Formats: sequence, structure tokens, C-alpha cells
Amino acid sequence: MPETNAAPELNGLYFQLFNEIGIINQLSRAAFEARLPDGMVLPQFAVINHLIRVEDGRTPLQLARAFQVPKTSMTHTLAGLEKRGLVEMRANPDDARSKQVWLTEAGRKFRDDAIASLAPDVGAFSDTLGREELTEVIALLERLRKRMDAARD
Amino acid sequence: MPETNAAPELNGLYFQLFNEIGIINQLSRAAFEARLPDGMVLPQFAVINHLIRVEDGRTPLQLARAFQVPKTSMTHTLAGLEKRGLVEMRANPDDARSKQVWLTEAGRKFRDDAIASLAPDVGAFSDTLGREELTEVIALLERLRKRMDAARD
DNA sequence: TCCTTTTGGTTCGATATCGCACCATTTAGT
DNA sequence: ACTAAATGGTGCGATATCGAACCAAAAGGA
Repeated sequence: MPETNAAPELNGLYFQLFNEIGIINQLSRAAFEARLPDGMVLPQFAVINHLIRVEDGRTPLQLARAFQVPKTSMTHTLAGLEKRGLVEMRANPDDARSKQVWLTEAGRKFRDDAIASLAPDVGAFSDTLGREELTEVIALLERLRKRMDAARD
Repeated sequence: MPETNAAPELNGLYFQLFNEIGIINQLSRAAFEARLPDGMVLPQFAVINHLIRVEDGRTPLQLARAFQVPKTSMTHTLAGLEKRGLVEMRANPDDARSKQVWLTEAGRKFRDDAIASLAPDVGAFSDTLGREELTEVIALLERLRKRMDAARD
């Protein structure tokens, strides 16, 4: 007899976790967008941040995968960033189908300014989790994210 | 000289955490919606689940607050659920402006079926975090959520 | 009681998100 | 080389999301 579910309550905990994650996502999104200029939206900021943290010159598809959004969504996000002059789309020398996303000077400055203007907000609750707890949570979530990603086939 | 930021790297960790949370949210959303019938969307399921976990008879505004979404979004979500016959909107006997959201039998059944059909997916990675790790993460995130919520004034 | 403010909810318009279909290139198979 | 399949990206239409403005009921003063 196949053991399909040895610990059903575990599922409930995962549901709870996803629920909590959804709410925090909501809260952080709202907080961010309240600070960002007019129509600037969280995904746009996230992309800029990613390009700085990792490296610019990524392709749109790489970005879509990194954030686990459909590529059409990324196209839209990048179009917004380009219209604001925060990124620059160039042809990919290695593949004529593909493009590369590069930060402009304005893009880098924008990110620095945004971080600075966001700092006070983060400061309002940054004492909630200690450094160890934070890194612990991040590590666990990262582990979960990679497993979920892998399970996605 | 005022100490505005005693530990700047902490902010970076929070950014990282929010980033990770955003991606997992994305992944769970996509996974859920792949299983749910046609146009059914994650927030709708989340509301049903909440009504069962907590108690139905909540008002739309209570739900909006619970999920930290604007009330207009909740109106829309509830309209979708009502159109599918999964919830029922009744007048609030205590307040003529307000309404109450009640689950229908179809709504309860729907939730049970959805959970069942989702179980295999969760099973694909449910061994990633142990029960202790899970409850630990949930507890920490819950703590953070409440603090962020409070900081929202 | 009358008037002001607050609160619960919806309507409306603007934008974001995403699936589907499509095109151009690249890769793989023969 | 030639064709078939896979890959990177976009256009389009349908829906989701959300802020602003609005309405009706309730709460709070005077």
C-alpha cells in the first residue's frame, strides 16, 4: 500500500506559510509603492535592484525566470523602465533573437535614492528580527524556493 | 549627532527577505492556479480558506484587512466568488451599511476538493522543511507581519 | 436635533498581469 | 543543406488590481 501522505498536517502548515507570505508580500508592496514616485511599481524596482545585485546585461528571459513571472509580464515591466530611461535595451551580440538589459546612470541613481527614502520605513520594524533570525529565515525560504522551483519541472 | 541607522546591512537583509518572499509568492500562486478550475484565482481560494479557518460571516472589510488588500480589490474578489456560487452575501443585521460573507455548501466542498487536488503538488516539496522549521518560520513571519502592520499607522 | 465626520461598500478609469498566438532566430536531426 | 523542433520576444485580449470619487448609514458634537 503506497503511503501517499504520511503527515497531512504538514500540508496545513505549508498553506499557513503561503498565506503569511502572501500578506507580507502585500504589505511590503504597498509600503514600497507609497514611497516610489508616481506610477513606479514594485516589480520595476525589483528588477533594477536585481540588475545591481547580480549584474546588468541580463536578458529579459533571465529576468523573467529569476522572478518567476511570465515573460510577457517582464516585457511589460521592462518597457516601463525603458520609458522612464532607467534601463537600456541593447541587442544581444550572441543571439539575434535576444536582448540585453543595461542600467543607465539614471537607473543606478534612482535605485540609490529609492533605497535611501525607504530606509526609514524599514527602520520602523527592522528590530523585529535579529540578524541571526533574519539570515535563518532567508536561508530556509531560499531552500524552499529552490525546491519549489525544481518541482516545477 | 543622531544615529539614524545603527546597522545598515540589516536593511539589505530585509530587502533580500522581501525578494525571496515575492518569488515564493509568485511560485505558489502559479502552482495553485494551475490546479484550480479555469478562471479561479489565488485570492479567491485564499478567501474561502480564510472563511473556513477563521469563521464565515466576516464582513468584506474585515477580509480586506486580513489580506492587506484595498477594499476595492476585495469587492472584486467577492463578486467573483459569489458569481460562482461559492459564497453568499447577506445583509449585516448590526449595520445596514455592511454585509456578511457566508460560505455556501458548494464553497465548502470546493475548498475540500481544491485542497485534495493540491496535496500532490505540496507533497512534491513538503519534505523541504521539517515541522519544527516550518513552525519556526511561520512564527517569525507572523511576528514580522504584525509589526509591519502596526508600523502602517 | 442638526450638522459634521467617520465608516462600509461600490463604481469607474487607469494600469498590471498573464495566457495565447505569432514571428524570427537558433538548434537538432537527418 | 533542409527540415522540424525549440527558444526569445512581442502583440493582443481578458481579467486583476488599485486609487479616486462617490453614496449611504452610523457616530459624535454642539
